[in-house]
Amino acid sequence: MGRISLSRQIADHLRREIHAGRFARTGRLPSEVVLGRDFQVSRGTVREALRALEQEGLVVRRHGVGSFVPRRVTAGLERLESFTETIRRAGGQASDHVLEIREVALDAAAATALDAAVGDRGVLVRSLRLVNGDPALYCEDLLPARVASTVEQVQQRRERESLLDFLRLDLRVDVREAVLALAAVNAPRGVAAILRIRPRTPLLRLTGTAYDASDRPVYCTTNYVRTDRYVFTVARR
Amino acid sequence: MGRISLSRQIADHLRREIHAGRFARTGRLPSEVVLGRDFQVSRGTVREALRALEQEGLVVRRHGVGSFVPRRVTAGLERLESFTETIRRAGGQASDHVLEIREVALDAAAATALDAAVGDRGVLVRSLRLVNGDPALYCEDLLPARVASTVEQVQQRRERESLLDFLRLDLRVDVREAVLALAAVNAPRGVAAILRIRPRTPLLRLTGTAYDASDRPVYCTTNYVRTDRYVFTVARR
DNA sequence: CAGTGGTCTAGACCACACC
DNA sequence: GTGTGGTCTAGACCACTGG
Repeated sequence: MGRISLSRQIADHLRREIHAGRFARTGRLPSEVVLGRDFQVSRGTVREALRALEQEGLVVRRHGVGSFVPRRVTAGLERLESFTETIRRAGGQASDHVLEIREVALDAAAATALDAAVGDRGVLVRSLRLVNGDPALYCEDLLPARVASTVEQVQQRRERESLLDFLRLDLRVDVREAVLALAAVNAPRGVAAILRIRPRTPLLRLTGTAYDASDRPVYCTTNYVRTDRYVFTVARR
Repeated sequence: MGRISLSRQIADHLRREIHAGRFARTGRLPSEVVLGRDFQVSRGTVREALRALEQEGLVVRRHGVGSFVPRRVTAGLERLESFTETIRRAGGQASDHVLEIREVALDAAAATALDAAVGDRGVLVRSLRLVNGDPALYCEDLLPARVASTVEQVQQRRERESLLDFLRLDLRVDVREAVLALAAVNAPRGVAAILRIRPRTPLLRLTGTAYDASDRPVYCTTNYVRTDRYVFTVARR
């Protein structure tokens, strides 16, 4: 089962060292040959590890020069991780609160997004995220019956910091990709109350669907973000 | 100089085939071994090509199963390409119009973003993008003197479809990464007029900076998007 | 079971940046 | 020139999926 590849182990090791500030002074990592010698692996394996770190944005490689820890580590919306994680990575203090879990019937939009039929059952999770103690993001996640058929099954979500954690740890469902659409909207009345703002204040709305390895929809989501409280970024590469 | 690697040639070849619908029926690509035989290269080289395509979101690989063209090809804001390209990729008809090119002095925000001093000279490019014939995005790009010191140098931008094209083709500057911050704002008066909306209509504002391979800022940008006209997406992986 | 992608090796040569 | 990362090879074994 869970054997961890050499390259993964090396990447994990380097990631810890980077976070511990091991290369902070010059930002320079040892050369691939040296790393291979140190870890007693072939150069290809070292390169695989560096590739992973590069993709995370934790390392940049420069041909003929070396591998470096960039001064500015960026990780934003393009990373498939919980908003709580993203916010913390950016240096914010974040917490997650589930407001409600209930069964619903899928409307047309949800049915389309989830590859299901209108009227099919689903479980809705409404949650609120605080950034530095203030309401910053209101979220509605909708799970189709194929993923979770009863409200009881989803109660464990309350113990987790995000739907992604709940899916991975409790339901053993791995999300491979999610696609979000960005819109600027005036705050709907109910959302405004939850986020403690006046109605019609502009909010960033993120709507989308998450998919598993087989490209089946796992959940769809709608998020309203107070961009005066927290600013999401997107790294383009 | 511009030698093209085998893996790159193979990736380009497969990309063309994919776009031509070559694998459309089943979505399945030949196995790595078969591709290696067909192209007369080692399996590692094939894998390098597939890795590139996977990163573009054009191919997904499933352990023990095969490589496939996903039914839903997503490419959004996370891709470093011009908005014109992104919009066209999503099936929209897009065009680009430069409104003005002029010299300016950097204010504090721009100076910080561009790693320059307040009051340093820069060249501002104001442009408008139409989607399906309607104004959808207003953009202000600001180049520091290090990249372009005179307005004349930037005139060629008018002949290109995007600042990114102009930089790459005319100034030979390659952008490696850009980071955008997302905000929902009420349309400022001037922007509202350009985008033909009432002031205080909510707009998506994208602000950020682009960097070259050495992590030097190449330009900073502010964009206002009518999300009723065009909806950007972000793929999270 | 057969076939697929995932990992790993050891070695070679090339392209690039910097001194 | 020296040292770096980039590409490529040929071969091996492992892990996963599906019939």
